[in-house]
Amino acid sequence: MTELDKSYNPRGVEEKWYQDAEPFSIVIPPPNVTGSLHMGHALNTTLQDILVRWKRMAGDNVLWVPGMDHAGIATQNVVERQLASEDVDRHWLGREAFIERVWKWKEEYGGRIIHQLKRLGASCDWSRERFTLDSGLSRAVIEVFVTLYEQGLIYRDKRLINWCPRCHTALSDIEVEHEESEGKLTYITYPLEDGSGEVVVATTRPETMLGDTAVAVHPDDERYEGFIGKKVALPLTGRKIPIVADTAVEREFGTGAVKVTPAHDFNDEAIAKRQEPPLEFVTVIGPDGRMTADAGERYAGMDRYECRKAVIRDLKDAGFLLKQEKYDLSISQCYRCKTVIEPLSALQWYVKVGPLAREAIKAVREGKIRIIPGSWENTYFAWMENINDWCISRQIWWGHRIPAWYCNDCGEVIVSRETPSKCSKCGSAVLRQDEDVLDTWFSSALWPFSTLGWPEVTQELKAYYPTSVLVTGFDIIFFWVARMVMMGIKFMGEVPFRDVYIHALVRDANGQKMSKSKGNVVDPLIMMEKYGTDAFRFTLAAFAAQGRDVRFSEERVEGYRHFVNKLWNASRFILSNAGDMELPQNVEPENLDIGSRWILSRLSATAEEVNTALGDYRFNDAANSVYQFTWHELCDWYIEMAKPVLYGESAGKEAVKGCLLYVLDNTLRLLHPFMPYVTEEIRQTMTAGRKAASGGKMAESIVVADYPRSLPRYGEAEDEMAVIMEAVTGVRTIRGELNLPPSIELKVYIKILTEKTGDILRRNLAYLTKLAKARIAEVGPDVTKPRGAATAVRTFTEVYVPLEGLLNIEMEIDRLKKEETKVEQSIAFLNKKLLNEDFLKRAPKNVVLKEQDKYEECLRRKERIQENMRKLHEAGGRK
RNA sequence: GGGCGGAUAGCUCAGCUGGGAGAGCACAGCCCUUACAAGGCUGGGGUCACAGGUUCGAUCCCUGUUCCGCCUACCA
Repeated sequence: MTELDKSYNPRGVEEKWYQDAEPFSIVIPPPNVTGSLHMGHALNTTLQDILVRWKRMAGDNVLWVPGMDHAGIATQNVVERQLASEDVDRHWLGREAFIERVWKWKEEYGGRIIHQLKRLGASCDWSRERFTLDSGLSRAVIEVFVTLYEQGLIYRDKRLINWCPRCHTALSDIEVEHEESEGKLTYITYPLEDGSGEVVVATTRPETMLGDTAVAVHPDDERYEGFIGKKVALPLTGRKIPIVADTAVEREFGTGAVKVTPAHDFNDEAIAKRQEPPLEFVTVIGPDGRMTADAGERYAGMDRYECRKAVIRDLKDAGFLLKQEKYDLSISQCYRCKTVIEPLSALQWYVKVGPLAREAIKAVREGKIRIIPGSWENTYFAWMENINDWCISRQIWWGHRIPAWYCNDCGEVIVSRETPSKCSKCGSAVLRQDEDVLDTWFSSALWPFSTLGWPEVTQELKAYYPTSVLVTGFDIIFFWVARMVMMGIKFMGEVPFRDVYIHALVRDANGQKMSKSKGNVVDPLIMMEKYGTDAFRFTLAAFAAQGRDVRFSEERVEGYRHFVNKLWNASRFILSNAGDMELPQNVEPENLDIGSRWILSRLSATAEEVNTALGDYRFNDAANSVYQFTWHELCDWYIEMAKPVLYGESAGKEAVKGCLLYVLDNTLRLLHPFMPYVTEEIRQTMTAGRKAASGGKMAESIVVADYPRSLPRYGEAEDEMAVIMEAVTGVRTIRGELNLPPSIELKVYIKILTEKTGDILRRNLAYLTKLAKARIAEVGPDVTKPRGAATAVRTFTEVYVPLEGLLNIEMEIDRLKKEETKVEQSIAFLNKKLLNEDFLKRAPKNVVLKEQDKYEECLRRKERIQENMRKLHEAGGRK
């Protein structure tokens, strides 16, 4: 360790540690405070954590802000259910006591998901945990609301809204889910009041006829010529309502006549407002989903579905029911409780989103935000371009209360950052605050800057805004992503993130969406319990191919648990054989044998692949690449090659030990973002009580160790290894195909095609012997095939294994025949290609050359196979 | 009604800018070789949904068809 300077120089130190580092920041999609970790969270968190750990190790200045969302409706529902079990109603408790109760609930159960995220290994900056109802974030909410109001971008209006009769609140358009369902189309006869005829209307909601205030037909519909302007007598009520014209009516649908219920249908509301004078609104269904007094004495107080039955019965009895037919329709339901939505007319607060959306579209079009995979851009644009104003008021108690007050005396509306003491217009002190709270998503829209301290201009805001990437699922593109973009641009003057990485939805093994009602939910906690967090995380990463949903399969997790175990055992082996040595910070390739140079070269290639893949958000490619390297290169080949060296006393032993340690260390670091626990555990063991060789700085935790970058490649080592591997697999194939147990030591003759090949093999005879479990009797260009020998014809070599008496000549000939057939197929294929003049003329030169080489190689190979078969025949003949 | 995505080995899925298709699991055979049987070695297995088109050449690009899945929409 070098000594400290005589005096502390903050400037130099701070620059070194901070300013040189690129900032890399992520804000977590805040899970609902009511939430419990599900597969979506697990995937989302794992991917973010991989990026964060990777960037941190790469030396960036990393910030990952965690937190939770207060989840207005969802949380209120949970606590109300709890109250219900105690036979208590929130209204009985009162607003203040109820909110207090929710906070208490939050303290008790709200932290659950945070613990679960930690268990998953999420390396957030936990000291910066935020909650959307924190005082700081609440201040941001008020600031935004008031500013938008002052600029005319927030207003209040009475119109039809989506009302959930169970949650008892208005919802925005996107909080309504549409589900296909089988229903009925009911045809009802409306007689003209003068008795001169009748009009038949069709409806899926017969009960709403009680609130009809018109019948609409298309103005050009000949069937209804002369009807427009007349009146019909509304059955069951006797009310007289007009027949009006509106071009929105589809002549082809039903009878071409539509009953109009302005107070309970969005289309009808539009028709009503277009009429001159506008049609009357008769509200027959109340906020509780029950019929109102205006529905008539007979129906008042009935549940809307009960009423539907009653109306149908009554219509039938009175002779107005013409027919009912099956009809598929989509019903709207509340995204929180699945109750069927009731359109109701109410006074609500809205955000005028048009101008904000235009900027948000521009930001993506101009490339200030990248959406990955790019296919989601269309979805984003389509929604933004057709966006309606956002209803932001909710008739619940848990949330940010709307900062608006109403004067009792003059009715003035006061929107203010602070609680006003008197009316700004008439001076009255009798003010009452709006009862409503804001949509939860209003506060989450501010998350990327509210969590960094806005509206204060903090250091964090300056350093980390805009954030680097937002990692999220497509299901909240509209709820969250789009709105963050709008608010970020509006209030920060800058987009909230540079990249948006949209990951897949985790489905069950059959491709079904996981849901409690279907009972197909896989619990991440159980997966972690059964297979370990590392295996689970690795599975998620390996599954995370772009643009595709994940069909989760438990077998895959099991497979990766094996991988973790493999890594563990490989480490155990290396540490038990080389653990007495200090961990090298680098290795000198000059002193190393071919296997070591080869594995270094492969390590380097792998590091490059992993870094590139992660940079492109190709998590699966990164995971597969490091998996392939660890198992099939490090374990299958290098460790096996190292064994004879480790067990012997050759001059190169120390170098190989160093290389093993070095490669293991790098492998652990490569794997760490994917498998934080096992890599940390192993590396702690490696470094415990030891200093790095050469006195370099050694990170105490792998979390802050350097991430491997691409290092030099050794092409010649990779080429030479190819020759060795070819010879080894040649012997193994013979052994395998002839079912010869490893206990039989084989004697092997290798014919080489070039002297260079021979040189490589002769220098590495020890490896061949060990890896092929064979005695290499002879290597040379003129090696003749012993009688009764099995053969493997390879690219650089021919491998002969004499099997006196053991060899079934017929079987061996069959084997070679099979190979010959394969080569012949290749020859035919290549021949056809090379005889094609167009190919020769138009294909790129290098492609043609490559094909020609392949062709010649095949020809040679075929000859060699045939030569070997001839010899076998001779041997067989003599026998 | 619009839009998007998928169809590749028995199963779950890769395959980046077109140059004879890969992995894991499963399957078959031989092995308890002192890191690992949660392992090693070897092997079998695919008209890349179908039909056209572009191209010297198509799993990949274009068009259409079929079958799935999703998003979105105010046809009562």
